[in-house]
Amino acid sequence: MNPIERLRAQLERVAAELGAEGTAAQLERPRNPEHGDLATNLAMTLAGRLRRPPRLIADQILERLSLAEAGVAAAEVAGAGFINFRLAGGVVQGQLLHIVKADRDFGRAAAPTGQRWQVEFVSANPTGPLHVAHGRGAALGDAIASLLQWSGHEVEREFYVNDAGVQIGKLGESLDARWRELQGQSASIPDGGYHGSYVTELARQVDAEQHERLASLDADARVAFLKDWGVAALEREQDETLRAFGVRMDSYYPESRVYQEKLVETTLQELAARGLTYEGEGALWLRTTDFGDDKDRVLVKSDGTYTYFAPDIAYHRDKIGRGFDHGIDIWGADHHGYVPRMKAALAALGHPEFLTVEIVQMVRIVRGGEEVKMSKRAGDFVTLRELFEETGADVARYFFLMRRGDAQMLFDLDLALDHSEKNPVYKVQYAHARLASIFRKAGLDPAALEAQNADLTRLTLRVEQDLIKQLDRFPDVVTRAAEGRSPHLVCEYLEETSGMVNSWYHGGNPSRNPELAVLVGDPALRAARLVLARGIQVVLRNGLELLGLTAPDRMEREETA
RNA sequence: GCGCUCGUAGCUCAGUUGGAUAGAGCGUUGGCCUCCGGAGCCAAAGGUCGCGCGUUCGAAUCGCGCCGAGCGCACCA
Repeated sequence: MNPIERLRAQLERVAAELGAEGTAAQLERPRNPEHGDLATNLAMTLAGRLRRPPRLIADQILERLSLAEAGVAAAEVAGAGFINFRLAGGVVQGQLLHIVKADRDFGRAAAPTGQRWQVEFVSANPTGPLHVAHGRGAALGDAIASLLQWSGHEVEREFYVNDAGVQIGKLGESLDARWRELQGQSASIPDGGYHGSYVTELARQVDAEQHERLASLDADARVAFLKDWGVAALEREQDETLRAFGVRMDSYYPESRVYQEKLVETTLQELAARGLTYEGEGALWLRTTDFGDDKDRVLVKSDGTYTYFAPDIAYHRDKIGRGFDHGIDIWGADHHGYVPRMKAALAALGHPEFLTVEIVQMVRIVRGGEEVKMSKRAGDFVTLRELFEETGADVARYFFLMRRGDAQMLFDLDLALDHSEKNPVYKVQYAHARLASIFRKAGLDPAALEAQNADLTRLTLRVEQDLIKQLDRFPDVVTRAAEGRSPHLVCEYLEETSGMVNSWYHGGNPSRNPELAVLVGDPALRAARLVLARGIQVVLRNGLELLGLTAPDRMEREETA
């Protein structure tokens, strides 16, 4: 049990003694250091219930606390009724030992929750390469999945492949048109078809590999063949892009499976059995308005075919059937209007709480103050791959993650390509690499450090203690980020921590302040500071890896002219 | 017209679920430094939290109404 938990337990006991049973005491780390290490607003929240002024209640709470037992050196009532606590010497340093020993588990939930979660993301149609917005969804979905794992849930990452339906047909026809052009015939891309240059490129490839076969097929068979070939090629391309981007899916679920396994039929039967569908104007409707939607939605069109909605419900129903307790979908902003009906459909099936949809907003890329358009002009980015091949996967991922997903973002390409510490990614990675460099200089393996032999009470400097307190916040940040599906909180934390680390590090510049360097002459102090260096490394590495980035031991030096 | 998201420093954005004097990075200005690893360090200036009303001990945060930006409102996918 850490100091926070001990103190919280005491506060809740005292609240009960004062007549407010079942109160959850909030303990926070004040931004302002003058407010101590920990603070609670308990007295203010009890004021209404106990019908006494907050400051009086605060005094009464203080009288009943066993401060020494909780590792608190001093406490005082402040402001409108806050109680501020200052931790005893040695308590803070003790947390450092815990961090180093926990190592890769520091920040991770102590025990599994037993819950199975599924995160569905990217889910691009196999009709073209992944573009930049998919990248943001990929980075976000992957990081959210990791956060849930760190919170103790069992998590599966899934990509839903729309390999059936109209779009795919258009791909086949577009590919066929380009292929015929290659044969010297006149042909044109159909309405709603794909005009991208990648289609021409694919036509060239398939012609090189399968020319005779294509020439021998009649028109319908050829389009069908090109469709299958094109889908397979684009799926492979998307998969390779994601891998290069550092995203590994656990499962690819093809829409065609929904049809093969007759899932739409069984889903419609269940909805009908629940009395939630009706016929009207020649179509079959679902009463989504019973579950909060604006209007009822069509499941089967008057021409007898399914809307997109029907197989999508069937797919989500299947997720529940596969035993997941909770599903998170990462959708692009252009689909946000679709959320109420999907939730309504699942509510109609008896699972109103299953689905959470996270909306990923648009990304605009800016270079030299000018927006880079998503057109095919020279030098502009069209695909995700082009973007991260220029910036590096770590940088692109971090940039996508450092802003809230549900707000539009500007991707500053100049900043992304900057290799100094102005670039937040390098700021964090440099901090990690510097510490590795210290261990190299000392000739030590940081992972083999015997932290328990060091006298950590030697870490008496303000910066050192502030750093330890900062490191100790990490698990809290992870929990908060997981609850809010907000990886950007981890980014902010890492940048803030790295700022402190870099400042601490530079403060110990041997040419100026050798007594502040990690590798000082005093062996005991040196040993203690090495433990701190190790603790920092553990936290930065855990944070970076949680976000899907690497934690390098050395940065590549750029050969600049 | 209706719905969703958003509006915070010159710019890009946070804001611990309603807490104390609203923060960070970049940019700007001033001063150091050339290193246990860099274009680094320290400091300063910079705010009507879009506007108004309300809720309460307390509002950037919650509610209502305006103003503005983006997206969405199919028997398309």
